[in-house]
Amino acid sequence: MTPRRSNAAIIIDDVARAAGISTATVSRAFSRPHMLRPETVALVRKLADQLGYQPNPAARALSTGRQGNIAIVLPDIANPFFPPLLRAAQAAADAAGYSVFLGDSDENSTREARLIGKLTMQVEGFILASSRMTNRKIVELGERQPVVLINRDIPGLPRVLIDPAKGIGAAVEHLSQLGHKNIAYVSGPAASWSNQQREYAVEKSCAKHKLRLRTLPIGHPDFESGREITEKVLALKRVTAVITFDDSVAHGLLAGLAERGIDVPRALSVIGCDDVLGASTYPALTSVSARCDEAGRLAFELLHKSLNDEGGDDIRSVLDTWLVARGTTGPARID
Amino acid sequence: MTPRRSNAAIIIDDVARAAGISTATVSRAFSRPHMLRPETVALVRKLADQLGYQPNPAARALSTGRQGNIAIVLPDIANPFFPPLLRAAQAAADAAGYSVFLGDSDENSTREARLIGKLTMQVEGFILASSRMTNRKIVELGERQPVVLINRDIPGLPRVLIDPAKGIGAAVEHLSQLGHKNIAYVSGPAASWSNQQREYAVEKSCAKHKLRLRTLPIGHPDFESGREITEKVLALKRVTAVITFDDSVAHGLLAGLAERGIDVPRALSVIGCDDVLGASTYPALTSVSARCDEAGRLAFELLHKSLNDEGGDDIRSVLDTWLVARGTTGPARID
DNA sequence: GTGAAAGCGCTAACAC
DNA sequence: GTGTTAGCGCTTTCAC
Repeated sequence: MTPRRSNAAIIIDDVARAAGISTATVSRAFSRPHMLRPETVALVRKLADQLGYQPNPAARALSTGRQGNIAIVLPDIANPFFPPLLRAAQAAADAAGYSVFLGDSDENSTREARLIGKLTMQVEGFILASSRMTNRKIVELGERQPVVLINRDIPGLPRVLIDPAKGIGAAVEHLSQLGHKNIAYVSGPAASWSNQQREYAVEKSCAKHKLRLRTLPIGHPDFESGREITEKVLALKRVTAVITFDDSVAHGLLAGLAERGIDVPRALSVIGCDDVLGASTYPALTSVSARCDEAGRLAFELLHKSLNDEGGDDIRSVLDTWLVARGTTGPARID
Repeated sequence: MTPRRSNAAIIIDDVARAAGISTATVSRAFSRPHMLRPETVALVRKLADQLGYQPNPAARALSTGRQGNIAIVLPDIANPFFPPLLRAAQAAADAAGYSVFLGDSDENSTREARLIGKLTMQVEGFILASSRMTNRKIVELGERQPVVLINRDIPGLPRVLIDPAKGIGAAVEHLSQLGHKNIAYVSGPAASWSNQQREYAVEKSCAKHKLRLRTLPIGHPDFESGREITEKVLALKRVTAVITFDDSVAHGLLAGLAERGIDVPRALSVIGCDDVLGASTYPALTSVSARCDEAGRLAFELLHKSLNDEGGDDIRSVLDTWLVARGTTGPARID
């Protein structure tokens, strides 16, 4: 055994000795202060500060089985949907005293599983955002450790879902009121739960408002694909408005249209989803807004409850969406 | 003491017992396999797999003092400059067997210090990207633990710097060749190392090419500020081209110009910095490009070396920048 | 090449 | 309210 106590590293014994008390008392001063006389706590705290003592989390974890850590795993941190979510989740975790591990699975379920495996023993629970793993794998994980899902609907696991129904309903109604009769939906990855929800919501709303709907599939949902789909969108002769799977696609489409000199919204209205671009496009993008930061915050809250055995039931927390009308939507052109 | 060994949780003893050997051997099979007979290693590995054994990192950390974790701390994960950097750093760390903690300081040096304090004992080292802490604090931290800086130039600490000189030099030359004589620089936060470098580079290049330079300060560098600065930019009568602190500001400026019907690049050329928007604006933004992902990867590499005592000298790794000319720059208008 | 045993720093019974 | 003490699961000297 190497005694690594050489440089720095103040430990509990140092504080105990300095205070002339036992290590147990020092320990309690940190974890259960209410058990001690206030003066004792104060003394310990003072000395600890003075010496620069900080409880060793590894030792604490070993003894208690609680690490004070959680992990957030997501497919691609560079996708603008995730940073706000991650930011909120990490802030909430921090406020609750947890530190957070980040795992970027790079859109790969194998990598995702590996990452999770590597982190399991160091965390009390996981937040899985848009997981790429199979339901089976996720359920298995959930049996071993607290898990909260974001945008994945598996009964039995606490989950936060962003429900596009209202926002898309409002979008379609907005278009309908502007006189649009023929619209298109540029869809995202078939495997994506979010895309399934969005596509379904568009269909339902169009039926309700008696609009004719065309659907255009896209590969990887990003700016480039959005730009590339422009021709196909324009080929849909009577279509006067487009709703896209997400903002990146809408953004790409806007660029494609601008390159061709197509006036938005005069010639074509465009609506995005996620509202992560804010007003940063020109014209500013009308989008179905979702509080993705709220999703992150909520996910942590659910996890926190799970960690304190307050999980209990089958929690399915649904976040609403709404329409933010900006500059890319206008009256239907008259052919 | 509560024996929490009830459910699951295979530990080293289980494997040792199953193999009919000592825990020491099992331990070595994982950390020093070359010390053992190959057959022994194979046996242990097989059994461990079978039982689903995974060494407990906390116990290991307690015993060895190495946690296999690092932390990346940054001011705002929602700033588009950071996700690619974070992504690359985390990927590199993962490949080297490290797990990564994420700390978002929310642009606040106090929070940053608190986060770091909470993480210190759980990590072997830190990557501080665009730290908001004082040099003194950072140096102090560096004395206790391996630290690598990104975009912060403190002698004695390993650091990765994105040097805007070449890129901005090329940008100014590009403008000069297009016939621009009067240009403006919309500057970022005075406290930002990056802004200092960029401003200096613009000044120097303008002197070289005999261009007249005006500087416009901005508050928080983001889209909104960029849009708000539009009037002031237009008030600079003879100015025909603008370089902005970063892409967000450029993006906002483009929006502000478009709202006023100012044609880019015919009436005004615009160049951003960081190139994080890709070709996603319209017109596509000419920008000074920097491999921020490379900065993340490199930072981890330096940290990794530090962790293995190969840090040695005063490492100052400088990344070059270059110009990506797209659609927002063109010949100077003739007044 | 392998085992026995002493810790790593902390917490939690259990006494007092 | 506070101290004593036995671990938490792992690694690492020493022996052999």
